Amino acid sequence: MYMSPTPIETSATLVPWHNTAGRSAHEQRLHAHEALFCEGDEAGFLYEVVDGVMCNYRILLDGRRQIISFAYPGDLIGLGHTESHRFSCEAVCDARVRSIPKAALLRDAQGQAHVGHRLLEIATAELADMQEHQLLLGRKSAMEKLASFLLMLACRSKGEGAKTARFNLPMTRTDIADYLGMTIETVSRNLTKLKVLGVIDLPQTTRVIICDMDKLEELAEGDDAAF
Amino acid sequence: MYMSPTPIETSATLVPWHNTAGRSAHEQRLHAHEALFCEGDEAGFLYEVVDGVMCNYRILLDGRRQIISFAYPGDLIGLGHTESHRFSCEAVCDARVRSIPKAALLRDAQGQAHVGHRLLEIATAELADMQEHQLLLGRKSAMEKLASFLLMLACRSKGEGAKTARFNLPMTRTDIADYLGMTIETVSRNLTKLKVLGVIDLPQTTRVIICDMDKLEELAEGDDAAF
DNA sequence: CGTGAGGTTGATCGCTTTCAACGGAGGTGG
DNA sequence: CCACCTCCGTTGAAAGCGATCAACCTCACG
Repeated sequence: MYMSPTPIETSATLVPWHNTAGRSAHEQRLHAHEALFCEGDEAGFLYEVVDGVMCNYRILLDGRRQIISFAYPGDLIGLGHTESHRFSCEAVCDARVRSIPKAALLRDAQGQAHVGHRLLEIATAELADMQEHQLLLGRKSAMEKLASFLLMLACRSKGEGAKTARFNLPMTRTDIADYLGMTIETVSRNLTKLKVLGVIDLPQTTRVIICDMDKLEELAEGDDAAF
Repeated sequence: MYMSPTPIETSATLVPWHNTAGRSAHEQRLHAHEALFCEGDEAGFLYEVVDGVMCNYRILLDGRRQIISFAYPGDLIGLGHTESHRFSCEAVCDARVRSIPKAALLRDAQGQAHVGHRLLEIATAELADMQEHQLLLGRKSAMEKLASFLLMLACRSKGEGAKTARFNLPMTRTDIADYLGMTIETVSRNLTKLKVLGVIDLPQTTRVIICDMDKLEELAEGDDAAF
């Protein structure tokens, strides 16, 4: 059974069209690994993650998969689409999403400047994340990738409560591997290595405790004096 | 000496704020390898490439570099920035850019809906390109990366004149390597391999002729029956 | 003609992948 | 209740692809 991940941030104020009129944004439940939409599907809606974690990915003919991004509660999925979706999207664990009619949203964006502005803001934030991800995919070693990934998750879960960095990994090793552009075996080996080094602890396979944040940051940036 | 690349597409209608009032967008000339701005610089302007090719990149502490994207005439640089630039930008070859005050543009976006809409359109197109690029970086082999890259350039230079795919490579092997997440040696070896296979011809190091487009497409998608 | 930057090619190394076996957790059915 | 099965994760051994190190080439330019 997949654990429902702790909500990372409240989405209360993030998406301004929540309250717009009585346009009842329809909510949808997905089980772990269930698809929300596939590459090529007609793209009539955008989606806001309400609970759980989703992932956007692209696949090659032979099945190789690259996860573009994980979407946490409050995140918006589907921007950047034309009439058809340019990537696939599925639930990493049990999740809930709210669907938003695209046409209506774009109409709002034309009429209400702040909605358009907010959309642009979201799109550019996504661009920034993807730039970081490209640097990771193209130029970092396996250990650097993994350390960067853990830091990202730790950062996302800030404010989860205690200041000590503890968080769940809602995604499988396969998901992590497909996000970082490596294999599950390499993910597993390097997690073990981090554990042996005392940088992290893994009480369960889905639970991470960061013991030495400084060292993890060094490892993420390639200060290879670390090991 | 770097050859000035043939303009890929006219920018006449692409960017709507050309003509907005007498706000004289300042034009700027850059020599090959000259920086337009660096990561961390204050971001007061966006830039439209007028001529030549620019590249956006990020670097790690130890100098490893990942080129995020190449910007051709008509392309807009600098979206997705907050107060400071999140990446560096420099000229691949001699180039001309037009700087656009960011504050004014955003003001326009608030006032004129079509400007905001166009900006969002540009941002989402960029997102789509980056998704493709991530798939390439994370999951493709060296040969697949290179074949995909050549196809992209061929596609960009469509309408350059003849329908035969011939185009210049304004960027050095180092630039190509840093865009594809590999080394210059591997780029060079695989270009040679493509030449030997009769898929492409390289009359000069900066000039590419695609001889067998079908095979190149197979190679780009990993139909590895090809070699 | 000398020089230096960019490009190619060869030889070797090593990190990551691949192939394979094993272990644990959860679910199901006898 | 336990045997069994499947999925997921870990670990080991071997292979391979791309990186690294190094030499050489080409060409533009002073």
